[in-house]
Amino acid sequence: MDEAEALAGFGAMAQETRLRIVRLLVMAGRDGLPAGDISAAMEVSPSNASFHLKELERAGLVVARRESRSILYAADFEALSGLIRFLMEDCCSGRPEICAPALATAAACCAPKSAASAP
Amino acid sequence: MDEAEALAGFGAMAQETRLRIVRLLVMAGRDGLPAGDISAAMEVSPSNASFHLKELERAGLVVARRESRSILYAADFEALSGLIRFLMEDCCSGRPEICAPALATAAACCAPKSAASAP
DNA sequence: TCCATATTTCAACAATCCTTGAATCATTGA
DNA sequence: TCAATGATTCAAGGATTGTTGAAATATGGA
Repeated sequence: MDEAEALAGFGAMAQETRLRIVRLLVMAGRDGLPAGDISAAMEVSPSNASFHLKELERAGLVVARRESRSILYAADFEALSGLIRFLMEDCCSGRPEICAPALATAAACCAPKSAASAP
Repeated sequence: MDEAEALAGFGAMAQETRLRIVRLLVMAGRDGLPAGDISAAMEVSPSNASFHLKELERAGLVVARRESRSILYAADFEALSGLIRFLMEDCCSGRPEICAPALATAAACCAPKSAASAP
């Protein structure tokens, strides 16, 4: 993840509807959701949802695929992960006080698969 | 960190000059840097730097203090940390595959267990 | 084929954001 | 007090972004 990608990523997350769409899609998992369901859940017009979904796609945060009549959008988990990593690598820069608290959050929400080192 | 703060934070980071200022200030540490030095380092006019610094301040990512004739800007490490945490809590939502890689990054740059004392 | 469904595209307009340079404010030292 | 320094504010303009509704495209079934 280079600076340009990170800028696009932050820009995509800096809009209420889009931030909420990302959250919805993360919860929806790898299968994603049809554009219509997203538009309904966000309570915005299909055309507005389409605009923001395209923006998220352009930023590389979601991917689209057609399935019959629907177009399914799914979060790109790698890209989201990359965005977090960019923020950490960049902002850490020898300053553990920034990402140490984030580490605690991660530990609380993600159970490390391999080494279950619970406190 | 609520949604509104996160939106402001992402918005602030979604601009090249501001993203670079944040990086510079993180590296500069808690003492921060005078506006003039920042403007010179970014190679933008003092007025332009001032505009972006104010934007970063409004988003809560940096803090300003006057010291003699200079105004020193410093990164707000807690806010940056909060932004990472928001991204993780929000985007993790039961999906370790997102923040597990980020955990690895953090582990590489921050001492995992000991919450770090400044060198 | 024709129709209904699911979604996107487009143009027009509104709103917001960025840049620029001139004017202004605050602080210090002579 | 005056001049110099460091920084901010402001207005104007251009550029980008978001919203809307109507029209267009793609798909599947009768």
